[in-house]
Amino acid sequence: MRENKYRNCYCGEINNDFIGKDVKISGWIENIRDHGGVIFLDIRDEKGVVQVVSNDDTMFNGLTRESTICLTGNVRKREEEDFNARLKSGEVEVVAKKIEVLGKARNVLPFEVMTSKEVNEEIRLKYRYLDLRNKKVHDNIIFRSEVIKFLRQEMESMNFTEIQTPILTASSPEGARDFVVPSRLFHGKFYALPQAPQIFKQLLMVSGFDKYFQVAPCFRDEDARADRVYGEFYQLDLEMAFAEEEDVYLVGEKIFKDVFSKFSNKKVSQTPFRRIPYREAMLKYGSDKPDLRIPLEIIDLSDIFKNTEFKPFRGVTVRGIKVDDLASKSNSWFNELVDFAKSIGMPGIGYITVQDDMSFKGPIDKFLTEEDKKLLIERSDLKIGSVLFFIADRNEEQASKQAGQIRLELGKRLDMQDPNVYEFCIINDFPMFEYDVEEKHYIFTHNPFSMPQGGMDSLLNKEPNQVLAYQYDFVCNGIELVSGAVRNHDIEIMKKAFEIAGYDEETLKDKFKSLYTAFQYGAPPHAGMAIGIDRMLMLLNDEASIRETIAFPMTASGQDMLMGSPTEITEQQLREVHIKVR
RNA sequence: GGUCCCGUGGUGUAGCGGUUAUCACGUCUGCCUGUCACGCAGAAGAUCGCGAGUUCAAUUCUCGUCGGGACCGCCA
Repeated sequence: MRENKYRNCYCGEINNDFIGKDVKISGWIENIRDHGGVIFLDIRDEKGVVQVVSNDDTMFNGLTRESTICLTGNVRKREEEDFNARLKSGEVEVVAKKIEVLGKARNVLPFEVMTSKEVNEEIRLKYRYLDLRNKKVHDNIIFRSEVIKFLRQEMESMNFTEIQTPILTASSPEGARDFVVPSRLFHGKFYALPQAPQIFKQLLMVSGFDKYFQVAPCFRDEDARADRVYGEFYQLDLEMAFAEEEDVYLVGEKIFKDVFSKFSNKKVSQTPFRRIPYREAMLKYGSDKPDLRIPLEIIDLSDIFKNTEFKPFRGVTVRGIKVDDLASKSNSWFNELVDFAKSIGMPGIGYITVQDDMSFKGPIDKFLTEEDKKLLIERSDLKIGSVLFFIADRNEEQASKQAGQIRLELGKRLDMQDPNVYEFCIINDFPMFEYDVEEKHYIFTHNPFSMPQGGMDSLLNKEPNQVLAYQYDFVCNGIELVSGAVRNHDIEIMKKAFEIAGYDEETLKDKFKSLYTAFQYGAPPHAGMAIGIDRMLMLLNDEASIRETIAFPMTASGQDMLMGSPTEITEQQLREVHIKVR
């Protein structure tokens, strides 16, 4: 490091090589231990902590913890019994000669830096700069920087070009709620912040850029979740010209395999990752983002109960989840699961346990014929000690989703989510359209820009709900990390797809003017995806909250505790953008 | 918009229809020459989120409200 008036080395890097030398260090006072006659300071900078010692207790009068200081002193070896193995600099200490306070901490600290992670998040965020001095919190942000640096290297190694797209852009009619920015120059008009660089990256493909990527900020005005921040988040956005689905899979697999192997010691799925069609995922796992660490699969039993005496199961969708060696669980264990089922809107959950003589026990048993039992044993591979849970609903989708929630809950309660494994899969073949009961017409299930499988033929000849899209998600341990698709670059197919979703050509032309026009001038087939960077970091860090990966996150309710945003603005500012607040 | 959970010194917490509101950390004062989340002795610091109701009495129970969080809706 260059010596300047503040320092000639880092605290955390002082070691045996420095013995006998004078050092000048700057940093924060992490702790003061005054023994009367001898006094110790722990000085911290980003590289670590070093102990300073002095026999002159007047020297440090009035010092407060977390003040910044500049200190000169001489490094000496500690007595061997005084080594501190927890510090990198723990075999030496700095004998203080001169100290200067650079920035005094005047107030009582709102919380202890070293234990800030235990503090209420609202207060941590209000004093985020103090929270970020905590090594664990700080390291997450450094880690983020390293991962993003590595991602850029990966993209470069695959010959992707990084291109910035606009932040002030146009509101998009599909998708999430936009953040809007009023225009001063155009009365009554608004910019919007991009939900994703989707249109621009497709236009880049039309422009002849072969492989594009961007570490892209994305803005969505939708409520937060534990794995979804409010407001703004970052994606590694990429797109490739003249590419097929499989080309994108290979890029995604390489990125995840490399990043997760480099930045974690956990076991990562072998490539190629398992590819699971959407319909299979919904049937087997009751989710389009299955946690494959849980070895349970959902089984369809609807046909067995088609004509059953048990009315709640008759003629509806019935799904089963079998768990072996569970019959010995206590009544209260099962009751808790029933309570969980009720909490997700199920009337309860039926189950049978398999006795030592292969007979069944449980409230539903008496409704089962011998034939039913035989079929259940075969279909679900029931053994002595197995328990078979039933999920039934008139609505197939509802039954699937509830079965998925029960599967996940069983996985949690039975400790099936191995914490040392990253289990990846690719969910593909999403349906292009779904019927909207309220709107009474088909709508795009996911992404209006995806290419329908089978192209125009499918759109013309299939029921819309039978049309699949070249659309895919990468999922890891039950968390969706990627969404992507082969895009629809054919204007005729696009017109037809939008027509099915209830848009006439004029609307398409109007709402997606840029793409509509650009595609008239020779568009390459293209495909791409976007990786949720914050989510990926959350998985790599084992953090339960996505906000731990971000330097200055908003609260879940969308406030910035540091800046106080959102704030009111002045009358003058409002006038300039032609806005009147009611 | 809905459901559930939480709100007690600066921080994290205990607690209960009647307490001098518990403990730890931090802060301040004093003592201490080898600690390292030092130790010891003492002190200050709380309108128990806010409002209303029930009650002789509410931090405690009820309702409302505000704030926070998790989940559902939403997130092409």
